[in-house]
Amino acid sequence: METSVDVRKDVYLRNCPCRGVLDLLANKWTALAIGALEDGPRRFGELRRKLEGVSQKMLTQTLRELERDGLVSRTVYPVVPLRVDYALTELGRSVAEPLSAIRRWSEENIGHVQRARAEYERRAEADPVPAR
Amino acid sequence: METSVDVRKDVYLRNCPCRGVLDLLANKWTALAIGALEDGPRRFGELRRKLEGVSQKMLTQTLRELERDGLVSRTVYPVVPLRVDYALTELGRSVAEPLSAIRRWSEENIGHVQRARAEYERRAEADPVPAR
DNA sequence: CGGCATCCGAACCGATACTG
DNA sequence: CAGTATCGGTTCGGATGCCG
Repeated sequence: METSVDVRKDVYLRNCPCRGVLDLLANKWTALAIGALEDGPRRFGELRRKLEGVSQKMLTQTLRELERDGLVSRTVYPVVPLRVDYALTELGRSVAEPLSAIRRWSEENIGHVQRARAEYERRAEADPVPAR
Repeated sequence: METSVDVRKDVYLRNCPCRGVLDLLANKWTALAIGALEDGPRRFGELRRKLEGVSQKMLTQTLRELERDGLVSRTVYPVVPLRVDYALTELGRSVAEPLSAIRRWSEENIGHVQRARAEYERRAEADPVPAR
C-alpha cells in the first residue's frame, strides 16, 4: 500500500520527515524525560523533581510533544487534587535503550570532555589565532 | 588522584557537568556531523553537502564545539585553496555508535510517529479541550 | 575553500500570575 | 496538583559581505 513519495528515509536528506524525529530526540529534556519513565508510570510532580532544573513550562511542553508523537501516554485521574500519570508507550520503550546509552556516555566521559576542554582553552590562550 | 567534588556523575542532577555533555549530544546537528565522519576524515565542504540544509555558520559552530570537547580533530593544510579536514578522535569514535542508533531509530520509526501525530490531531479536532 | 563579523527576525525559555 | 497564559530576555540561526 505505502504511497511512497520520492523521499527515502534518510536523516541526511533535507526534506525527510525523520529530521523532525531526530530533532525531537535531540531536545534538551527528551532523553531525561524518557529515562525517568523507564521504570514505570510517573506523576507530573515526580518528573519535575527528578529532572532537576527543568521549568514546569518546559516539562509540560516536552511531555506534550512526546505524547503527540506517540512515545508517551498521558492519563488523567479526575480526583482532587488532580492526578496525571505519564508512561512510556511501546514505541517509547523502544527508544529508551538508545537514549539510555547517550545518557550513560555523558556520565562516563565527562572526564575526557573536561580535559579536552581545558586543553583547548590552554591552547587558545598560548596561541591567539594560529591558523584561523 | 581525582579531586572529587561532591557532585556525582548523574545527568539528572542540576549541577552535574554531564548536563553540558548531554546538551552537546542533543544539539540539532551533532548526531549528523558525527555520523558523517564515521567512515573517515571529511572536508568542510563535503560535510556541508552531506548535511543537507545546514548553514555554514551552524556547521562551523557545531564542529568547533565538537573540537573543543575532544570528539573531533581539525587539520589545516596550508595549501591554496585552503583545505581543512575533520576527523573523529578516539573519544568521538566511542560516541559514534550510540548516536548512530539514534539516527537509525529516527529513520525506522518515522512511520509510527507520523501515525501517532495524525491520530493526535484527529482527537484534538473531534474533542476541543477534553480534560485539559 | 573555509572561514569570520554583523545584522536581524524567529524560536526558546524562565518567571510570574491565574485556573480547575 | 497540574496545568494555561503572558511577558520579556536570551539564544538560535539564516543572510550577507569580507578575508586569507
